[in-house]
Amino acid sequence: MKRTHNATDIDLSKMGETVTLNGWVDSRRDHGGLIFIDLRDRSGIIQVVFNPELNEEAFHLAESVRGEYVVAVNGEVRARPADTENPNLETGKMEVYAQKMEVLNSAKTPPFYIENGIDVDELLRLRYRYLDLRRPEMKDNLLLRHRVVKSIRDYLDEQGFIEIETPILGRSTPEGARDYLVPSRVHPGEFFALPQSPQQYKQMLMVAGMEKYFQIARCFRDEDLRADRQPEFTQLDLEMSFIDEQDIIDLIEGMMPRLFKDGCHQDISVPFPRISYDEAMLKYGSDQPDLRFGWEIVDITELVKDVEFKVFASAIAGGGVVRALNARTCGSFTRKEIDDLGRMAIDFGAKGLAWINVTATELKSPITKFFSEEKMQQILQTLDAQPGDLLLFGADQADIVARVLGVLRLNLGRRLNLCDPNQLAFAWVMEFPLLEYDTEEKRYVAVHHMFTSPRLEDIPLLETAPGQVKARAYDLILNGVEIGGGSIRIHRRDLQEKMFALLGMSMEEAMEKFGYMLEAFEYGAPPHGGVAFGIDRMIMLMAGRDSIRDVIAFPKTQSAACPMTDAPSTVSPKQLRELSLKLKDA
RNA sequence: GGAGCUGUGGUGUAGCGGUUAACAUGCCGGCCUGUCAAGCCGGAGAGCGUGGGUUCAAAUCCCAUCAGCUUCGCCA
Repeated sequence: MKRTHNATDIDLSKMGETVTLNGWVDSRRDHGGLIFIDLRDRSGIIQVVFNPELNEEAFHLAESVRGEYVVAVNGEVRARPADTENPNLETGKMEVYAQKMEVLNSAKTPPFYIENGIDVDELLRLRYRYLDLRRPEMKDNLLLRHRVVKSIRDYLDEQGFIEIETPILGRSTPEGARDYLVPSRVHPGEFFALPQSPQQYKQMLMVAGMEKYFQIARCFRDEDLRADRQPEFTQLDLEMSFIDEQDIIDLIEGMMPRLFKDGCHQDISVPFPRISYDEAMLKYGSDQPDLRFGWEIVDITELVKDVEFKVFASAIAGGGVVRALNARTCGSFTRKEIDDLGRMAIDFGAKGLAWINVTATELKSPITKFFSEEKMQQILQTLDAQPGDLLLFGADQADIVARVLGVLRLNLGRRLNLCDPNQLAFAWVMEFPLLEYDTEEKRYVAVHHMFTSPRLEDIPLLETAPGQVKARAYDLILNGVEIGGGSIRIHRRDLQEKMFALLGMSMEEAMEKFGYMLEAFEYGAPPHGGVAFGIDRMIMLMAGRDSIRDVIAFPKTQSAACPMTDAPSTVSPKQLRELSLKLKDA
């Protein structure tokens, strides 16, 4: 029996019609003389009633089916009798009175419940992912994802972008993440690398005159996994010619409201606030701050530069800073809780954590004795300390203090539920440094990537003070998560060469790895720039999930394996021979 | 590479030196014509991730190992 309707097509307008439904038995309630089956298909659930007085054969068949049996049901759409409506069901006012049923396939009892909100070992869910995805919340995540991706394509098409596929088999490049490698059969000893991003290809497309390109691109990085990191993930990758930062920002601020409308029916307002990298690091201790709550970190280096407290004094003498975070209402913390914060600070690189507990009558703290009454008052005033607040101090090199207080701010903010899960706090982070000095490698490395253009007025600084050069880069953050980032690129050979040199690359190496790009820049490369968004993370936030695994159909476990297919796997000796590969202990 | 948490019937948990290894749910059978987490009655189903060790005695303690998750490093 072929389907005529989906489950949720059944509404008052279909009253009296005879319909045929195909789907799965979601649940069966056998009352002896009357059987109810909740029939589930992709659209949702509808109740089917089996009454022996209507059709005995169908009734007896209904006695034999079990959960997840695949069935076809034919019957009449009726309104449910008074007082038997189910307000929890979209189709709860209606039911189908079965005249015929066919079992299309039987099913074993599933290893876990096919329903929302289950608390089952994720390994089991991944092993039986095809069952996990039957659960409405997981199915809805994939539908949400589909709507968003379609929305992206529609919007960018309207804006004159063309979607172009770039190779999955590319070449390995230095810097950045570890590559996934694919051995070449016809070039023994040589390997392709799966792309970490289509960066170089899309720049070549700009040289090729495509002007506006985008791609829903699969990217690969062979690094350790996290809740928001998979070895393969999807980016919206786009690039435009003849543009500057503002054009990219306008484009994205035009797109995001549509995506969130189509994806999760939420309205967001644009333009998004902008914050400089320096300000973000100072006030929030992070370049991707969660802006759903205030709690700004305050620099008090000047204020305390001549106090006798050794910890502060030596930090300042060593070129460091002293900063403070007013953890509002945390004055109620026990000594143990404060000690735990101290441990966390040490985990993130601090030497310790100074604190002052502000009560209505006194200041409880191991450090107040080092401050004069007057100085203490100035500090309290600067931090707007109120009774019940807990003041946390970091004294060290600026990057360490920022990181430590940033981690404490975020941890306490989340713990105190200051982050409204329904709020969407977007912001652009701008004016990133172009380079940072890597003390281990003893050289500068690109903060964004090596194709990012320096700010034009900073180009002279490349020779004298590379660390001070700002990049024409921008990140879009949402609730403390970086969801996208991009830059205006270098499009001139001389500047790109200078960049390679600054990164410690010899001319020979640059030519070997990026010669084609330098050459391309000599054939009329237009000024260009672009941006890339982590689709998985964005969908995760829209779906209100904590892990991107919940918005990816077939994700990998933390050890980068697939429990369903059992990939990766060994291969036959013949395959290895063809690839000229030999295993270490084979 | 490091740290932490978890691993007990199909599933979720309890038990934390001596128990016939408990409970819920699911499953199987019976009864039941308006349920929707249906109800009532009955039944089957695990030797406690794996391997060592301590002990008269180990699911319980110790060591190792594997797996999952979280996280630091790492992820331009």
